[in-house]
Amino acid sequence: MAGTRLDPIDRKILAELQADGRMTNVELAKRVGISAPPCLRRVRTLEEQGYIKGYHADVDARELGFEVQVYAMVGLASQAEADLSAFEEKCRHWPLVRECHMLNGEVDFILKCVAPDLSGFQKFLTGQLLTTANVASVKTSLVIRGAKDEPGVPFDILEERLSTLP
Amino acid sequence: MAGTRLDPIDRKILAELQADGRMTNVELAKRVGISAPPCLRRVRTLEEQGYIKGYHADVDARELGFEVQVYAMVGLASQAEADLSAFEEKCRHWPLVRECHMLNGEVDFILKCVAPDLSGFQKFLTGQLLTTANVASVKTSLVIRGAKDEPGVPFDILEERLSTLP
DNA sequence: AGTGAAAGTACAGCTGA
DNA sequence: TCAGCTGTACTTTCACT
Repeated sequence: MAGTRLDPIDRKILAELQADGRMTNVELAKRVGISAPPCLRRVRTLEEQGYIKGYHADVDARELGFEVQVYAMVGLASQAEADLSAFEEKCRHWPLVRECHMLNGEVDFILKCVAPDLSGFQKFLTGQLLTTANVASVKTSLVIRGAKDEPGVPFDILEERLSTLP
Repeated sequence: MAGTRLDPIDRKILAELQADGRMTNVELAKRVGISAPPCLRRVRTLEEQGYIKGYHADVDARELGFEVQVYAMVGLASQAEADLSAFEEKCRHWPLVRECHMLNGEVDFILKCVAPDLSGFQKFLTGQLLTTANVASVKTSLVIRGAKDEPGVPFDILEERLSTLP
């Protein structure tokens, strides 16, 4: 898995599909410089090996009525593994929580939440998050405006690194 | 644009393409209950109107050698609009910064960064971010582990809301 | 290379204001 | 009536063996 290193063509495929996940296979093949059939085999292999975890349309949250984005920093009373896992499981079941990451430092978790409006978020905050067992502190920050939101990884950095240490 | 409301089929299309952005049009048409040609026309319209902003393959950052994810909370010395914009523009040019959002509250911006390793991030932190004009404070938190990372919005919540207030 | 399926186009019928 | 959306039929392009 981790031993199966990728060649430059595989990395190009990943970079192209990260930029446009709905590109046809022939277009992709043209861009990476091989013919279509082997290109398709490579894509399937990358999917099976987990380098590609899925494909998603990027929908406009605001246009769909989710006007509010909030980051919530959560501190727990107990950081025992069972308690951490229990909180993570809660987050997986809350639809308004789109991301949940465990952090080092002062807070234990950062949550990225969306909501239709402020009152919708407040309802979630006071009715769900703050009433959850073991939640000791929650600090929320509203997103005033988004300046950059690029999914995935910077492939140019990856290529730079690989060219310096082969 | 905002006036052009979506019907239930459009919302179903968005939900399906958010879940699987590489689904074929005929499969999509089958799932939303119409035939392929009008389905394709709807997809094109949704793209043109900006409801769909793009399609992206979800690549595994760790497998590709980006072992480190970091949230950086940035405070600026001046919050004048020109200074805020200048900082946002910087972020757009830094490949390691994948997301940049302006927040209310104590900090001005939250940055989601990826890096190949800790030293790679430290190099960015000390060499780029901390030396940027107007940056007053930076607090970083390493992502220990990810518990949830769902792109987009929860369509089930959207349908709930629309069914209660038509 | 070749087959079967999907994407995309043109046109005609249906439905609701 | 007319606008808008739908489905059928057809051509081109693509996926897959």
